[in-house]
Amino acid sequence: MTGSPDKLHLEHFVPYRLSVLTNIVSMSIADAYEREFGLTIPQWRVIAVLARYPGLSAIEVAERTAMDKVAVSRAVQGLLAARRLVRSYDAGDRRRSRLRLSSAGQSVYTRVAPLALSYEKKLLDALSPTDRKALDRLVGRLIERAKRLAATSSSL
Amino acid sequence: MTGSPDKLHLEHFVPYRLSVLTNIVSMSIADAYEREFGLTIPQWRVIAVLARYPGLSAIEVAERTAMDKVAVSRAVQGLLAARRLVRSYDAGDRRRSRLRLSSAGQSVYTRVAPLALSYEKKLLDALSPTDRKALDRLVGRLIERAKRLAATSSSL
DNA sequence: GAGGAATGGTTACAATTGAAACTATTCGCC
DNA sequence: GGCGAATAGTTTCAATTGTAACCATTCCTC
Repeated sequence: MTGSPDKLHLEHFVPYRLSVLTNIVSMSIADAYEREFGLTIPQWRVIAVLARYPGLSAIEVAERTAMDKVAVSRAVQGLLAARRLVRSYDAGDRRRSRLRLSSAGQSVYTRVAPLALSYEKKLLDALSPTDRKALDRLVGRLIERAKRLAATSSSL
Repeated sequence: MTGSPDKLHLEHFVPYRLSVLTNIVSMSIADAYEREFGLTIPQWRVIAVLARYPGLSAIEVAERTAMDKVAVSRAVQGLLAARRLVRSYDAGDRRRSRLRLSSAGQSVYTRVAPLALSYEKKLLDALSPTDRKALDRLVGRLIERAKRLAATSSSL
């Protein structure tokens, strides 16, 4: 058993454990991307999503990366400065930007993506194929549930 | 299936999903603790661990909460200012502090802990008992694995 | 027992992040 | 077609966090 059910032990508290796991993983990845490509994680997310969906606006990028629009704005600024992105504006609605990878940005993507997948693979090597599928399913359910709890008012 | 295996889709990338999940969960909890008790998450962690292990030093708290010593120092400062903690110094080694909850701190703990457990319960309601056990096991394995990858040099 | 390395903890400063206010453009509708 | 509300995105300022430098004390060892 994992511990007495009604007392709170930090080391068995699921939100704590998720936070610990995510911190280790994110820091490993962030270090590697920064070191190898001068990319922050927000920038990497923007690149990843634009590689797949070229021409998105900043807000659409935000929706697909779970970032807020300020974070996207800053990531985009950095990527524009590094000439890894090109920005135009929508003809019909000049508030909306249209973001695409420059060829330099494409090149970054084709080099980072395998690295990202390789890290994920190494991490998931700790699990059997069955467990990997289970993880995917469980995390999916928890995300849905956590969203609903956060939406349903006070979430206590 | 979850998507083509060799291409990178952010929405199926495990580190990304973990980050999304942890962010939602942490924000919900942080909001509730702040609103109800004026507690930050680091402060809450310090309280939780001292409730169980009274008399720890700051560094020992850091080890048990996965926080660095600066974060602990700041959380402790806040808790001392709120008179939720009392600090003495080790007789044999006057560098080491000995931290304990004050009675106000105890009282905060006895009120926060059920709230924390209730949130965890609501979250895990999304899963069957079998799935809950599986989650615990999978997260444990991934933490171990992520630690080893981070330790084994460049972690790419 | 004196000097240097190590440890516990805090402080100071820089970088990141978050929230709110702001600009520009478009939409709704009278 | 003009005016207020809404939307896209940026900027600003404050709060949080991370890193490094910094005391104080203790340990090691000569």
